[in-house]
Amino acid sequence: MVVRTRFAPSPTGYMHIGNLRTALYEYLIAKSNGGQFILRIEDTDQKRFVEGATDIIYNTLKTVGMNWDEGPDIGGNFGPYIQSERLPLYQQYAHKLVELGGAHYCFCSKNEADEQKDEEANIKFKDPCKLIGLEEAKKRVAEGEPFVIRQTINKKGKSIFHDVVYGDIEIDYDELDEGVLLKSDGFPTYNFANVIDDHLMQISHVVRGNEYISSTPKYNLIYEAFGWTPPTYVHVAQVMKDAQHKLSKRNGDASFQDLVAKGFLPQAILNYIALLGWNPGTEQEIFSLDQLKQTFDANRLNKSPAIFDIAKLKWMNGCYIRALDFDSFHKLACLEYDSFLTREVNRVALSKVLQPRIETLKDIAQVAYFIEQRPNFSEDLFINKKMKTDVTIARQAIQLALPALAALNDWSNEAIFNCLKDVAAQHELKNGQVLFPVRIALTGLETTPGGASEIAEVLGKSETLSRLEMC
RNA sequence: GGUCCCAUCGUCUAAUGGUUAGGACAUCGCCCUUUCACGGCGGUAAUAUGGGUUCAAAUCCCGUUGGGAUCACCA
Repeated sequence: MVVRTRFAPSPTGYMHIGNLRTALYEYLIAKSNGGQFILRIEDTDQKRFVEGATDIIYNTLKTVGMNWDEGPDIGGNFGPYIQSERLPLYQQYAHKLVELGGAHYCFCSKNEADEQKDEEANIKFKDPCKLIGLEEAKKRVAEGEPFVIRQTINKKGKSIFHDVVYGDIEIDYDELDEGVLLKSDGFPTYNFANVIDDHLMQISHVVRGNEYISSTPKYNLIYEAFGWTPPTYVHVAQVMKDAQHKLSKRNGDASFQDLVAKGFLPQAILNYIALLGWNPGTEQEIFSLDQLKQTFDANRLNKSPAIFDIAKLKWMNGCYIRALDFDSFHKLACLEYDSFLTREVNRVALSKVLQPRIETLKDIAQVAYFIEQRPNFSEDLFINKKMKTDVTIARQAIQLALPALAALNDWSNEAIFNCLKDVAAQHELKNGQVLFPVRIALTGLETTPGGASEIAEVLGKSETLSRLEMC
């Protein structure tokens, strides 16, 4: 059997981390089995449609390398891949389902239905329209009376279905709602469009959040009425912000785009979310998308929700930054430099110093801003017990270093370092008694990326000398 | 409230009846070192709870507690 999975987001404006993870699992299930990954846009709710949202979906999948085999932009044998372009199909199947006894016409207003319901008291809407004969109902429809098509649930007893991650799940048919399948505006609801499309597009594995577990029996009833075989279900646990709340944009939690804007690398984000609720069974944690394809096994998906831990993402992002070849890192770093550096500095030397020290790209401006402008600092900074320096020694060391550096022609880290060491040796000072004060004088900071000689190399000779003179 | 689901260090997780309950992040300490970081070494830290079943339970069963989901003409 060919494995076919689909990512079916609704275009509401951003790429939620949980959705991206679902897409990843769908992609991996397909690709680890030599199958196809399909992109379908679920835009049956016109009220929620956001302009440009589909581009965000396309761009996100592309930047992380999850290429789809069929989709709105590239077509395929099962199109169209945008639900709003499939309306006649849903209508046709909805009416057919009525004929098959799996649904019925309903002429009640939404208010009438709402009034009957009471969640607390567990009272469900009992649709009076079920009692209308099919011929009469069809006549009213033909006469132009507004209607919806509701699912008909007459079965008693328990529905049982199997889920790859949760195992067998039993739900009583009495718990099921006779929900609207086709709205009065002629659009299908998710509950209906999903089933029709998954069947028509020959989706073999349906991966979705576990909030759909309780409505899965309803979908199976539709498959059953049509005589279709339901797909393999893979319900995945939620991605949480903390123990109580799930991660959501509405709570101000980061979307994929937000994380990228915060300086995280797309591949690191993908790697991190792959591990939120799944593990390979080995101790490997760093995975490229290709490696995930090799390793992924849906049976190792976790049942319990996972809290999104930005601290671990940061660590992983640091790993990815350090693993970048230097040129790639330098290119990314230069984009950051442009945002705050007007001064001409040795950017290559700066990138060398920064690459092993930062966790996100946005750390760069934070940690290197002193290059643009040295902060005002107290001379107490010169006092350091371990380095055996105080203000007097520091000033003396700087005065000694100044002419030596001024005479230096080779402005490389190594040459500067040796020069300063020589200064120390010649005046019977410890290395730290020269290097430490020079670093402070150059940066005005207690901690810096790199030591005195590295920073001097970055700043360049004239700026180095002028910062030392100002002390 | 009905129903369904979940429960191992602070966090992500491993251990599918027999382990000194393992790893990673975070945290703490040490080493390396021109500060910081990287790297290396080590420490603290978990089976929610009560009953069973079994020679043996994190693991199987039941209860309790805690949490989540669902009960839309949203997906």
